[in-house]
Amino acid sequence: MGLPVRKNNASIPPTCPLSESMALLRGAWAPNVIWYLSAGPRRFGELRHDIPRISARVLSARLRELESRSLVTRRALDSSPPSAEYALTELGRELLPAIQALANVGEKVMARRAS
Amino acid sequence: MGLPVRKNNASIPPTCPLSESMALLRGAWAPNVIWYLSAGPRRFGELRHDIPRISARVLSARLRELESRSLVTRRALDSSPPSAEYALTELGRELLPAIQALANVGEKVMARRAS
DNA sequence: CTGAATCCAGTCGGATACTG
DNA sequence: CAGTATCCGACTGGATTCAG
Repeated sequence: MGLPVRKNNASIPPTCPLSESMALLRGAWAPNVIWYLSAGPRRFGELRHDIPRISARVLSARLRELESRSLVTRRALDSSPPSAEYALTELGRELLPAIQALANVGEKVMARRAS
Repeated sequence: MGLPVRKNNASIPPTCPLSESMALLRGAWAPNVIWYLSAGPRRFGELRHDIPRISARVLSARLRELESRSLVTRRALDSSPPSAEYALTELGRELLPAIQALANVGEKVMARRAS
């Protein structure tokens, strides 16, 4: 398969496994979204509250992207405050070990800095 | 510690372990650089060759950033083609399990798509 | 509450040319 | 070989506003 030749598209660097998964996690907030969905389905507002300082616009954009990459599913609930519920797909869950590993490193770094 | 209030700085989203490590890996190529350094020290040109389609400018920028974050060390060799050797620090090596996990997912995805 | 639209700034990355 | 300097397009994300 010839590489898709796109100009200025940071999302498709080389064709290697690592870039493959990095492309899935595109956007600074994507990993966080997945992370906060790992415990189970969450609603938009909950996620927004979970993830400190994320703007609605970005959260929405990330969710739509993750949905388009089949990492997340969206289920609209027609309750009477309208709401939507997001959940991880199997593929999304496959990223959890990697994200967990990243979080572990971050924790170490933070702990080290605090001490 | 009050959060540093910066505008439009994608590199410091919230203060959580996950973002901590994502900040270390900032830049689409950073994980690849670390990945290709995992087997041992490499020279600039080698890295450039290892990592398909990375430009010298970006590789240079990534290496300097990774160096400033203490993930990578740079050692100038005054041989007579001048050369430089880059290597992972301990901190850099700590990211390897996470990067490995990401690569594993990418591999799975690629294999699945190929079949 | 959900989430799309607009406006705007900062950053990343590619191409190219050039220095030591 | 190892970088740096420009120029430039693209994308991300923040703030605000608005609609269903």
